[in-house]
Amino acid sequence: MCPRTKIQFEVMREVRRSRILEAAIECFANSGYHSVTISELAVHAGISKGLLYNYFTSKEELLKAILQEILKLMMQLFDPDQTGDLERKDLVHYLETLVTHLKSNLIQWKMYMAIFSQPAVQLILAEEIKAYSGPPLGMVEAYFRNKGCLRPDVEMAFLSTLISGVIFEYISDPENYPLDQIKDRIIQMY
Amino acid sequence: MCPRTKIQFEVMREVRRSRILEAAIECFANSGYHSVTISELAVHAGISKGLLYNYFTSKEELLKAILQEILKLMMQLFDPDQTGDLERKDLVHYLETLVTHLKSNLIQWKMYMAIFSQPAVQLILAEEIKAYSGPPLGMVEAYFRNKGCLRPDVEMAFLSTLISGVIFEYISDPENYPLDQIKDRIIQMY
Amino acid sequence: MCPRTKIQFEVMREVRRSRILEAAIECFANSGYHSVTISELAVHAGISKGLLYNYFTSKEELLKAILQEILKLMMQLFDPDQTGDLERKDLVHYLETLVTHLKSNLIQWKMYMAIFSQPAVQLILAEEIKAYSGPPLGMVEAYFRNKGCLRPDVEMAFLSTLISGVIFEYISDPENYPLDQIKDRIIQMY
Amino acid sequence: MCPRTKIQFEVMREVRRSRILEAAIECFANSGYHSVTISELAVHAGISKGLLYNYFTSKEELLKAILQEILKLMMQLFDPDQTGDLERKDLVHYLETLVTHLKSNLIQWKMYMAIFSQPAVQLILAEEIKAYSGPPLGMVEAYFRNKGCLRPDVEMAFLSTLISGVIFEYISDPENYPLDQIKDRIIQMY
DNA sequence: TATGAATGAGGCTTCATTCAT
DNA sequence: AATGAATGAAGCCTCATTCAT
Repeated sequence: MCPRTKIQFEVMREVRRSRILEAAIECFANSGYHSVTISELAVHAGISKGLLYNYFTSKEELLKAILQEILKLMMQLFDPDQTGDLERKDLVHYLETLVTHLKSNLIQWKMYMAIFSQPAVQLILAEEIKAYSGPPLGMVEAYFRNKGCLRPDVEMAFLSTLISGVIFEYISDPENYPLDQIKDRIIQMY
Repeated sequence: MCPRTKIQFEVMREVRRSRILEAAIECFANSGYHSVTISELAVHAGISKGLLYNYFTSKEELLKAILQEILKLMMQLFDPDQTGDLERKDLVHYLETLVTHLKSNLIQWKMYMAIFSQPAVQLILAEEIKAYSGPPLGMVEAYFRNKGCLRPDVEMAFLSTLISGVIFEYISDPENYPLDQIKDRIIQMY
Repeated sequence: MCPRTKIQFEVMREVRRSRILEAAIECFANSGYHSVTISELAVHAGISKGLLYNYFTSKEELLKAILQEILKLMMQLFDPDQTGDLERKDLVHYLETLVTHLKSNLIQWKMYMAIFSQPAVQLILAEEIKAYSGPPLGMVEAYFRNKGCLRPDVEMAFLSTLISGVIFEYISDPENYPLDQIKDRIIQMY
Repeated sequence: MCPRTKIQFEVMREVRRSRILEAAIECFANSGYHSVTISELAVHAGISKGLLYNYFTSKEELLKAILQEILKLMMQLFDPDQTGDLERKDLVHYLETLVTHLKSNLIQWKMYMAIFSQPAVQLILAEEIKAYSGPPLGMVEAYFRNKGCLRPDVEMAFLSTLISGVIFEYISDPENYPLDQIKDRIIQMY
C-alpha cells in the first residue's frame, strides 16, 4: 500500500534469495549438483518448491548464480583495487588471505572444486572465469619480470600450480592437511 | 556350426569389457558421470543398452570398475616394486613418468579429477583410495626424514601439493600449461 | 488466489489416495499384479504416472497398502469386538455377512485370492496375515470345545475348509455357483 | 546315421523335455510365473537358454504345457475309465486318492493354485478346464440324484466346495493342516 | 506471495527372444 | 544339438517444472 511496503518487500526478497543461495551452496557442495533435487533445496531453504522458482527460473540458473557469487568472492582476494605494482608483501598478504578464506569458507571452496571440475560446467562458465582471472594474472607475471626472473610466465604458472595444489589438498582433507605450515613453506620460497 | 568353446567366450567377454570401459572413460571424462546416459554409453561403445548390463550390473558398478582401473594405473606410477629406500633419482623418475603419463592419458586424468572431486563419489571410493595411496606416501616421508628435513611430514605434504597442482592445472588447460618447464622447476628444487 | 490450507491438502490427498487404491484393486483383480503396468494403473485412476509415486513409493508398496486394506476389511467380518463367547447365532451371522460381503465386494475377494495365492506375495505378507487371523480362530475353537466336540481343532479346520471352499468356488464362477443354497446347507450342519 | 540313432534322439528329447517341465513346475510353484526368468529356468534345468527354446517356443508355451500336464494328472484322479454308475465307495476312493496325491505332489498342486487363480491364466485355459472337468461332475450329480437328494446340483456344488477348500487349506499350510482327519470327517458325512 | 499437487519426459534396468558359432 | 552373447521393447521410477488455489 504505502511505499515502505515496497521497500520492505525488496529487502525480504533479497534476504530470501540469499538464504536460498546459501542453502544451495551447502547442498551442492555436500552432494554435487546432479544429486541434489529441487525438493531438497526447498526444504533446506525452508520454502516451497514453487517459491524457489519465483527467485530462480531454473536449477541451472540457480547454479549459475551461485558460481558467479563464488567467483566474485574469490576474485576479491586478488585485491582488485591495487593500483601500483605488486610487491612481495602483496604476495604474502594474498597467501595469508587465501588461507584464512579457505578455513572460514570451506564449503564454498568445496563447491568451487566440485563444480569447476565438471567438464559441462566448465563450458558454461568459461567466459566468466577468463573475464575475472585475466587482469590479476598479468600483474603477477609483471611482478616476476620486474624481479628479474628468466621465465616470468613459468614462474607465474608455478605459483598458480602451488595455489591450486593448496586448495585441492586442503579441500580434500581439511582435518589433516598442514595448511599453515605449507603456507609458510611457500612464503619462504619467495 | 560347433558351439564356441569356453575360452572363446572368455576372450570375447574380456575384449568387449575393455571396449566398454574405454568408451565409458571417454564419455565420463568429457561430460561427467551424471550427464552421461546409458544410451550414450552404449552408442559410444557400439553395443546395445542391454548388453552393457551383461558386463556391469549397474551404471554405478561401471563407474567403480573404471575408478579402480584408473587407481590401479596411477598407483603403478609410484613404482610399487621398490624394495630399498627412495632416492633423489626415484623422485625425478617419478615426476618424469607422471608428466609422460599425463600427456598420453589426458582423458583418464580428466576423468580422475572430474570424478574424484564429486563428494558423492569420494564417499564411495574413500577406502580404495586410502588402501592404494597409503604405503607410497610413507616412503616419501621416510625419504625426507633421511634427508634431514626438520618437518618431513610437511615436506611430503608440500610435494603432494605440487603434484596435485600440476595435475589440476594441466588438466584444466593442457594447451597452454607449461608442463615440462614446471616439471624442471620442481626437480630443480630438490 | 490464497494458497490452500493444510486441511484442504490433506483432504485432497486422502481422496486421491482412495481413488488410486480403488483403481488398483480393480486392475490387480482383473489381470494380476505383475501383468498390470504403472501406466495402466495411472490411466485407470485418471492421473499421471508420476503422481502415483507421490502417494505410494513403489508398485510393491501400493500392493502392500491394498492388501492391508483388504485384510482389515475382511477381519472386520469376524466381529472382533465380540466380548463374550461365540454362540451358534454368531456363526450364522458370520456366514450371512460373509455371503453378503462376497456378493457386493467380488472384486476385492478376487484380488484377495489372485494375490494371496502368489508365493512371492505370501512371503511379503505372512506376518500381517497371522497377526490378523490369530485371535478369531481361537474363539471358534473354543466354541466347538464348549459344544462338546471331541476334536475341536479338527472341527475348526473343517469350518475353515468350508469357508475357503465357498470363497474359492464363488470367485471362480460367480454366475453359476449356488452361493445362498450352499450357505444354507452349511448352517444346516451346525 | 542308423535308425537306432534317431530313436535314441527321440528318447533323449523326451527325457530332456520332462526335465525342463519338472524344473519349471518347481520354479513357478515357488516364485510364481512372472517372477521366474528364462535364465533361471535354464540353470535349474541344467541347460542353456537357447536350448530351452528348442523345446518350447516361448515362456507362455512352456506354461501351457505345464498346465495341461497338471490338468491331465488331476483328471486321472476322477477315474475316467469308470463305466457304470458312481457308488459311495467310489467317492471314498476318490477322496483317499486325492489326499495321497496332494501329499506326494504338493508342488504341482501349489502351482495349480498359484496359476489358476491368476485371472489372465484363467482366460488362457478356460476351455481346457471345461473340457476336462465336464463329464465327471455329471456323474457326481447323477450319484446324488440316485441317492434321492432333493437338490443334487447343490449337493454336488457342496462337495466341490469341500474339495476346493481342502486343497486350498492344505496347500496354504501343509505342515499344520489336519488333512487326514478332515478327509475322515468328510467321508463320515456321506 | 506461497503451497504442494500434478505432469511427463527421460533415465536406469530387466528379460524374453534371437542368432552366430 | 548347444551355447551364451546380443538385442530392444517395455517396465519402473525420478525429478525439473508448471499450475490451480
